[in-house]
Formats: sequence, structure tokens, C-alpha cells
Amino acid sequence: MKIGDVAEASGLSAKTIRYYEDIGLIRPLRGENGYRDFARADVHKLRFLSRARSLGFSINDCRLLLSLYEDRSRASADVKALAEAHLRRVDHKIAELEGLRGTLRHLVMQCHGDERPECPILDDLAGPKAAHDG
Amino acid sequence: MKIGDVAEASGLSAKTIRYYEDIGLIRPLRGENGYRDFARADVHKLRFLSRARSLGFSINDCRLLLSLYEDRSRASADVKALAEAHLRRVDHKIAELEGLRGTLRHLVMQCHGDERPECPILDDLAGPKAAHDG
DNA sequence: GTAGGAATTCCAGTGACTGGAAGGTCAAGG
DNA sequence: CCTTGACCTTCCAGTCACTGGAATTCCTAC
Repeated sequence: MKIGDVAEASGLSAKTIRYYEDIGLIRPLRGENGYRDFARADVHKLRFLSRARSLGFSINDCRLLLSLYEDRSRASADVKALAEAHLRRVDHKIAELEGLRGTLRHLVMQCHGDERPECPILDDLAGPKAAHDG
Repeated sequence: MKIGDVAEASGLSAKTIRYYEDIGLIRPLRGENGYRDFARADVHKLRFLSRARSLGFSINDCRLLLSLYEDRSRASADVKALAEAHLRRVDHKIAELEGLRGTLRHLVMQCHGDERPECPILDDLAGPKAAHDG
């Protein structure tokens, strides 16, 4: 199977697949013409990677997940721990963004948004200013 | 004012401040010894940048915000438009993360997380498998 | 034989820094 | 006068996960 077909089958771009080979996530065979020749297992791995990446796992997590996936004697606890750690990171990120969204919303609401220069958004960014000292 | 003091006053690292000069956000003077010599206006700008960055505005947005800030005849509508666009990006990102969090939570809950190898998380990542073909 | 599409490699760029090396400057202390 | 140590300087490399593009080769069809 050539890289274009694999790209279509996995949902990853050919560029990304070559990159994944570069960093050692997959090791496709090569044909006589130098073209990569992907086995079914490679395509399977790439679909696995595609899904894991879409869930926001880092490449490093993906590497670990793949090795756990291929380890028939793994403990599901190891996988769960990884997923939980990632979930906590996602929770944290969401909380951070929600905080920032609150501030942004507040600022946007306060700004009348017309042709005049007065702007509470810029005033906020500029920070507290002494009353007597413009 | 030297870079260390400015770093403390602005909440940015000295490295970051040098970087901001590199990309043209600020232009501090230089003393005879080659050290940067920050004016009050520079510190003010850096605090502005620090705050804008902490609200998630990109460096490019910051550049625009700064120029609007310094343009006495700006229209607040321009600032508001920028902030609203950013707010939409944040909303979008939160929605994306929330979707992915739902999936992760679901998977984590389904995984018993013990010493056995059976793992719904890995099964999900591996994708649909034909029933007769392991 | 020629056009095209798809494959190859390699280099550079993204965003916003961060780390580290190698060296210059300054104030204090012996 | 010399050293120590904190601070400053520049420059290069690395981060993360790709992505774009150039130059070249391969295969297929007409």
C-alpha cells in the first residue's frame, strides 16, 4: 500500500505519515523503487495514532499508548493512568480558558464599540492609572 | 531602568523582554555600556503586553492592540472587534476541549484499571474490529 | 516522447518563547 | 589590584507537531 492510499485510509496527511516514520512511530517497508510499502499493521497503527491525537494525546503519550497496545501483558491500570492524567490536563486547560473567557466577555460587554476612542478594553490592558497622572 | 527591574515590574522574564525587542514590540534605549535602558513608557507597554498575552491574545493581536492603544483617534469599535474575534476563538477552543473531555471521561470510566490487559480505552483507539478477525 | 500525478529527500518556517554557552560590566570586599 | 558574584550582552539551538516548498525521480497513460 502506498502512502497516498494510507493517508486516505488513516485520515492523516502523507506529510504527517512521513514525519511519524521520521520520529520512529512506524517502520514501513520499502519497495524496489524506494517507495514506502505499508502493511496492514502499519495502517492500523496509523489509525490508532490518528484517533489518539484527535483526543489530544501528545506524541509522547501516543508512543506509550502504542507500546501498551502492543504489549499483550499490559495492565489496563497503566493505560487508565495515562488517560486520567491527560483528562486532568484537559480539565485544567478548560478551566483556564473559561476564566479568560469570563474576563474577555466582561470587557467586550463594557466596550460600546463605536467610532469614539474611549475603550474600557484598552483601559483594562493598560492597567491601573493614577487619577491625577494621565 | 535595567532589564531585571523591568522584568520584575512587568511580570515578564528578561528573556521574553529581549524577545519582544527582537520582534519590534518595544525599542528601549541603550546606555554607554550597551545595557538596555528602559523608559517609563517601555515598562508601561510591557505591562500592557503582559496583560494582553495573559488574556490569550496572540503576539500579532498584541501588536495591533498596542498600535490602537497609541492611536489617540482610534475607534473603540476596532478594539472591540479584535476582542470579539478572540473571544470566539476561545469559545471554539473550549467547545473542542469539552467534546474531547467527554470522550475521555467516558473511556476512563469504562476502564476498570486493574492488572488485567483488557482495556476499553485501547480498544476504542484501535477502532472498530471485525468480529471474526482478531 | 511527453504530460501528469504521485512518490522521494531535504531544508525552512510556524508561535512564543526557553535554555545554555561565551563573554562583558559593575559594585563590594579583601 | 584582584576576585567574586550578580547582572548584562549576543547568538545558537531546542521546543511541539507538523506544514510548505523546492528539486528530483518514478510510474502510467496517451
